[in-house]
Amino acid sequence: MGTRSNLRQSIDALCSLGSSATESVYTRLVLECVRANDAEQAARLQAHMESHSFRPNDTYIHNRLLHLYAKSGKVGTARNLFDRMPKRDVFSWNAMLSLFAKSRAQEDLWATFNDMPVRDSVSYNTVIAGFTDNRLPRKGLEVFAMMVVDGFQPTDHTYVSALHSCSMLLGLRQGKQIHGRIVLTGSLGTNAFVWNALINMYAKCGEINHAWWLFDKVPDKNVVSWNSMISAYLEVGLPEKCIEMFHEMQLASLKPDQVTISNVLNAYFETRRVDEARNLFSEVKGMKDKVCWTTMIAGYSQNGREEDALMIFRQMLLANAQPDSFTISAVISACAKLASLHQGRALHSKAILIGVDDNLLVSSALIDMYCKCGTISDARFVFNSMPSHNVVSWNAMIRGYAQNGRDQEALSLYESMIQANKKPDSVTFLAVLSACMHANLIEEGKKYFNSISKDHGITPTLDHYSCMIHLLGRSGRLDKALDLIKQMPHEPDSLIWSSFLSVCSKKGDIEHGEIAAKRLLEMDPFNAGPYIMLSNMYAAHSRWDDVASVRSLMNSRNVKKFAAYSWVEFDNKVHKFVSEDQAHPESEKIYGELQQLTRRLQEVGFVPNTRSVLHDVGEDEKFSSVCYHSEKLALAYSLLKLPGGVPIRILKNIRICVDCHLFMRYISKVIGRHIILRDATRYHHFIGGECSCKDYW
DNA sequence: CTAGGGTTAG
Repeated sequence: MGTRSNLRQSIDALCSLGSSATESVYTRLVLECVRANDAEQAARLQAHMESHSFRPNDTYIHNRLLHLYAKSGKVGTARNLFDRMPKRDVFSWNAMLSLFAKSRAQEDLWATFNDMPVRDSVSYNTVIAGFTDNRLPRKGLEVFAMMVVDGFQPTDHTYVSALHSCSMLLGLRQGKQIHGRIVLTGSLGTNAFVWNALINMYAKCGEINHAWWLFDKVPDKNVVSWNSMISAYLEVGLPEKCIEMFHEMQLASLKPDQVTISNVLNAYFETRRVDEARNLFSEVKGMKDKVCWTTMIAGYSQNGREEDALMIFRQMLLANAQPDSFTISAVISACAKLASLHQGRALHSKAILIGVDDNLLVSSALIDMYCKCGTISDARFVFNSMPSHNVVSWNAMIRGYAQNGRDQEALSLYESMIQANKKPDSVTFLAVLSACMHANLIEEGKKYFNSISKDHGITPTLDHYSCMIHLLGRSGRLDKALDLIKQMPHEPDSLIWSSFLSVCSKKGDIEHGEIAAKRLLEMDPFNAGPYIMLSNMYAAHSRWDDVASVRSLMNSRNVKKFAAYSWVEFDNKVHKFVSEDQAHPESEKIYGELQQLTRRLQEVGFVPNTRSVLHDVGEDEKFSSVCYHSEKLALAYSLLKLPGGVPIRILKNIRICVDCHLFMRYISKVIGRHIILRDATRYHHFIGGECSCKDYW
């Protein structure tokens, strides 16, 4: 800081002098600017020299200025000086290469390299590194080959960048060739950079044992060596080994750095040791960079702790850490999971404020968030505002339409994607097939399903088969659906059998349903879902003995039902309800409102549907348990609290029951409000007595 | 003057 202000004062003094200084004064000041890394003052100094027609012949001074501008990303200033230099040597050209490499101007980098009258090995190294950093590893390796052909001996710098290119390309063969050359030329000495690049290359190419073998041989292991190995284990899915290495590293008296921490945090999150991750995070007080913060946010969010993710983000802002596009997209995706429109909108503003709203990561997260909150028009606005789309943003939008019951829009957007010559992937087809499934478009569904492998060369996944089972089952062809399961190239998993069970239950086909339930219970005897489905099917046919035997099986195995709950968000707060909830402070008012609503609906012909009640109890008891399901309580509370005209958003962790669905349809008509209910599988938009899912969910 | 490790959406 002191150097900087001294520098400014010296240059101020020089400027007020009104005459030129001697060459040695200029040289000294330029070097001071370089030392202080102060391109602003350097530019002032250059201007002063030129305004006094002082043109030092010394290319050295110009080169130092050029490099300083290059390092500070002052493209225009550097280019201007370069163009007017009376003499240029290889250092001047290299400075320009470095400038273009750093400012991601690949075309200029390549053109400059080709224009050079003479090159040295640094020129090649700079270009190879430039291409590698700009994610053009093939070009990097091309220049590496060119360097050898042109008769230059590769240096350690060359090997490091070239190996980095191989890691990006997963080019094990090329990597091994370079390794061979390094050994032959005796370059594998004590330079940790080369060792680490090799470890990294083998690790990225999946050769973890080879990476470990090298790591073991590194003479002076530094933090980066350890980090390379730790991230290698993370990469190949051995988080336990990462944590082990982390402890060993500390035993070897090496201090972990920010990279170590963020890798190890990831390893903790992958092994679901969320609290250990939090403890580690709070221990490393002084050395949290934005990657550490982001890892923590993403880790919480991926482990179902979205509220904590948002809390960490607030702490990050309070700690004055600067969020970037990775951070913002992680926080937005936490909001998406919570379907928290209020906070999601605030984050959208934040993204605009820090200038990352048109980043691909952030925009896709925003589209997803708006879709999950049910505000599809906002999602479409973001989609339309994007300068370019990739497969993830297309998928987010297509899927968002499909999830919100806008099946035709989903399919027509898919057609536009194909028109735009974009390659769909398996996620795209999942969205397309689920649109067909909800719109009951059997022929189209079959057509899209067949095109997955035929036209796009993708093997259909279990998710795709699951959609087809729903489609076939819905048209009553349960035998066809079962045939399809038998023909699959994959072993049917629980998703397949539960899809099949769910269509059987809708069609009341107990025979097929029993097959599915049997398979599911073999796979996971503690999952309550199949027991309940089967039991409901028996109950619908009044087979009470079978209902009782399923229930006693459940009890003997001590299978617990998944707790169902619903929540609503307003005033920046989440209000959560369980079935027959009495815990809310305004419980009495809520029940009063709900009873009044139920009476109004019954007047216009609504009959509570108690079919979905598990066991054979008296009608009164069934009636009350259905009447106070969590989503109904959440609805009553929202009606008490929200002004008219505002859409009501309810979220639920499991699928909505038949009675609640019908209830919501009636309500939307009787009171004329738009109700959006997101359950575990999809979005229900209730408007004027109809639901966007067309009663199929 | 040129080089290494970490966050990557649906």
